[in-house]
Amino acid sequence: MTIRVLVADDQALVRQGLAALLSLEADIDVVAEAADGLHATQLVAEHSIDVCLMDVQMPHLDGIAATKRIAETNPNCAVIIVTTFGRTGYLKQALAAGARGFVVKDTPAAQLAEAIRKVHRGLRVVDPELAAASLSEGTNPLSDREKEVLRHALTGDTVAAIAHTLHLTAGTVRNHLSSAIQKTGAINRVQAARTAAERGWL
Amino acid sequence: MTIRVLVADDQALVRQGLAALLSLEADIDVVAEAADGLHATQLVAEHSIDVCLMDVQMPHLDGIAATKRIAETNPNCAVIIVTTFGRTGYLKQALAAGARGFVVKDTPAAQLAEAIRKVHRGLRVVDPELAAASLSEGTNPLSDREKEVLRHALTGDTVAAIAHTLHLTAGTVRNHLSSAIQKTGAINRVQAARTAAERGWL
DNA sequence: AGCTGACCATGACAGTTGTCATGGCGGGGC
DNA sequence: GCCCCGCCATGACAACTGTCATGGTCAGCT
Repeated sequence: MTIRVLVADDQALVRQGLAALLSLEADIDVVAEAADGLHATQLVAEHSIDVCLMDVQMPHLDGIAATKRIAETNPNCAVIIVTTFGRTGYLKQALAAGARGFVVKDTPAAQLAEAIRKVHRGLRVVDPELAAASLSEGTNPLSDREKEVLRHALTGDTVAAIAHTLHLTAGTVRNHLSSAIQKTGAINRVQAARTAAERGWL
Repeated sequence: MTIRVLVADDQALVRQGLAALLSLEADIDVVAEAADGLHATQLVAEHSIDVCLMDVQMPHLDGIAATKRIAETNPNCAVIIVTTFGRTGYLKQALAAGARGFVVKDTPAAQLAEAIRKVHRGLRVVDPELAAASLSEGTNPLSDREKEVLRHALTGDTVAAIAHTLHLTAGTVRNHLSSAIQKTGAINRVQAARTAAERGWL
């Protein structure tokens, strides 16, 4: 009775490295690999996967979206998000999408194997540091429009450009930006967009 | 006669994954691991390393600086930069620092092993796609000061704040920013900082 | 010595941005 | 029904930003 695992990561070296690492564990069997989220969702169904290790940043379908799809179609498969950055925003989105585990790539291999066993037993595994940071941040105070204008602000667009693409008046965009700046405690649209992005508010 | 390899990467899973992957090769022996650049430079000297796999983003001493130090003190050790992003700027800096190879984490494991063997034989190994992209981008047109102010602009600091931390006048900072905006072909400090960062000009 | 280029600075100007007061519109909750 | 909130809009104001002209210092090069 080995645990059937799928590794999904767009970087070949990381993907194969994780697979090689897990193959050292007697009770874990890496039966498939995927380089993008879409492929991962297919392989989960085909290979009756028990646990899926999922990177966040992937082409075609990102890890969060892929997790949501798997949670809907294959609830028997537990998804563990394995990500580079300890973004609390990713954590919230991942759990909302139905992920059963969340670890950063900085954790030692032994802990990853243990996490796989735990989620397979039905437990949840979340990096404790990240969980604490997530709690201290509170919930997203931004309205939909504010998120939208902040996303554009992130790319360095001017007010006029944002207003044009969103079919709004320049003044309205400025108002949304202003309130977003207040809510994030920033002094700039740039800093507002940065902190909002860090906290996963976008 | 096996090749003695050191793996330096701050993310434990990636580091151990690479080690596990390379241990499958008969002629390659991973004899040490480092979580930061400083430790890597020490281990290279202690373990008479043949080839060092080096990540770019690391605490204490980044991969580029560590490469430079190793190239000076242990010229017998070949350094291969293994990085996530195909930033052409990193490539140039790495080669200037004395790296003998440059591969992205998207390359398959077999190619990585082959790259290790090649640099051990004295050859250079550079991702061909990246080399081409690097040539098409041209050289960094930014002066030192312009890079500096752009780095601060990236975080959303105001002109006054940048001027204060750099012990300059606000007008001077504006001038540097303005010329940086011209050189990058942007319309904003934000867009200028973004494109400069993408091309590895910072 | 003369030239060039990076660097620093000042002052002036137009344009953009952040803030505020004010108001209209629509949906949800008490 | 009334109130609150998100959304959209306008106008005005102060502050900030990007550009330009000008001029100074200093190092390197011919």
